Amino acid sequence: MILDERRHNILQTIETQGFVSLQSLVELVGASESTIRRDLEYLDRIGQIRRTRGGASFTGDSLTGFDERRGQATAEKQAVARVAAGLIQPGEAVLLDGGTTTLEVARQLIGRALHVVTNSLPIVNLLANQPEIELIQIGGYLFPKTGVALGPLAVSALSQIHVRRLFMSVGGITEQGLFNTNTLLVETERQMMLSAEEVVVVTDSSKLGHSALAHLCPLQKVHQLVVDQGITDEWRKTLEDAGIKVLVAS
Amino acid sequence: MILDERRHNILQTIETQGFVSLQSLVELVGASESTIRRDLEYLDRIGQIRRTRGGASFTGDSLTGFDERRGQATAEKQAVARVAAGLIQPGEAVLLDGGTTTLEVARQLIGRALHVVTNSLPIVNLLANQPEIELIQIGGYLFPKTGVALGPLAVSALSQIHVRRLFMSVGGITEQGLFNTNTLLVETERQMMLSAEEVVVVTDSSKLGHSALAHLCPLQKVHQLVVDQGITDEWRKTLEDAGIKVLVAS
DNA sequence: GCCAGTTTCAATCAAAATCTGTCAAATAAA
DNA sequence: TTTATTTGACAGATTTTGATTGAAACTGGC
Repeated sequence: MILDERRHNILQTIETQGFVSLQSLVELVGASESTIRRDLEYLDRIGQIRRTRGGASFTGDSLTGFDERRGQATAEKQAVARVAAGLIQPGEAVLLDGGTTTLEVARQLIGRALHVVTNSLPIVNLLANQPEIELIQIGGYLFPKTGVALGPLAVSALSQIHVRRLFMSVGGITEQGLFNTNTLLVETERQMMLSAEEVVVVTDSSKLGHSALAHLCPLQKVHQLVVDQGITDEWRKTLEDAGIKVLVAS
Repeated sequence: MILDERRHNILQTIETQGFVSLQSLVELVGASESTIRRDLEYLDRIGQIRRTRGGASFTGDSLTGFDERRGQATAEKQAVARVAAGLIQPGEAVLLDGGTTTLEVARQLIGRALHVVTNSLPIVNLLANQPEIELIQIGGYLFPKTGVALGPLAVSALSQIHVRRLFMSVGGITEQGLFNTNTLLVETERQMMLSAEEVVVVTDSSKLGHSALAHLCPLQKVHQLVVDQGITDEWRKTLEDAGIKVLVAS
């Protein structure tokens, strides 16, 4: 086994298992501890993995692609995604924002006859060869790391689109409304909201009560919100008072 | 075993196995280490594989399945791509059409500080995480199989773009001009030509003399054409008479 | 808390593997 | 034939590897 192959194997093992011990890697690839340590150090240095005592874990920051980030898709996110996807009627046109939760929603759409519009490169890659799905890609400045298209081109393209539902992710939710991490993103998402009849926010409950850099919109602009069981009764009441229909995924 | 055959075998082994050690290649093809090394060096130089210590690995950037057609990226296409990429000045903004040859051009751009605009999903995937490259994605209806964004949204987005050079692929070239296989594609490419100061067609010589379903434009609209050595003197004269600067890749 | 025992880590070094460059022999082309 | 290209072999430089060592971190009992 050559150097590259070994490192590739190690990386793949870590990506699929989430965590591996140094000892198990020694057995797996048949090299010495020193060599594996050096490989882990290298992979850590280039940001592919995070070293921990006794082994290494996945960082969720793959160099080559954005997709296949199944590891980050927790059971909660998948549950939320299933409920959200259940809202969609056959033949409907939906708009999907970028984000790990919306990526899970997209995964649930495979095999259904739908029109999907998205500015997310991972979602495009996921759905690109699905014959039942008609895929419209929103272009723009491609934001590194996350792989979403943003900026004037995206806004302009979105203004020419009309869909039944938007599935949107957020960076944080407070009584003041929705937040996200980046102003370009917020600008694009505002246009998304204008292009959809109904705005559905998909999120996990950890976002509730946290804000972020850029304010997106007040709560009243949201029609539905799908969230995992972790939501408190208080928050549920706050959201419902703002006119949001809250769906809890179980 | 003759040179070409040996290199072909090596390439095939690497493509199917992903990684291969120098030693195993020595056994496989029955040549000396030196010879295999030289072959690997050559295949690396033309971008078919990546040489690594102890052997070589496949240029592993196939994510979505479109670029399985990479097998079609012949030495001619690579040579053409290298010449085409050589035209680009540092910091320039270039527009890349979809296609296997333009994908090879994109591959040549890795590591250079450029603005790249494209409607091709394979190219976006290839360049998405290259830190030096600022990537603008053109959205639209995502054409299945080839992974290019077309249609009104693409045309509209392109109309807002201005670049120095367009690298365009074609389905066929005759005295009547350029052709492509699909009317949606041709419509989008016409707008691309309007958005660029200079139109560079990249093609292999087999396209000369063949037409296709949809007429794109007359020869006079093209400024430069990069083609492999297979071009005849006749064709060269025809193209130059139409005002095209012909570059032959060797 | 503290300590002893165990595991893991970083640093170092010599051996092994691999690479580069060169050169002459073998082969193909002119 | 002569010339150019390809091939295999070899020497010296470079990189990688595995073993070893002492230091650091963790564990469980007190």
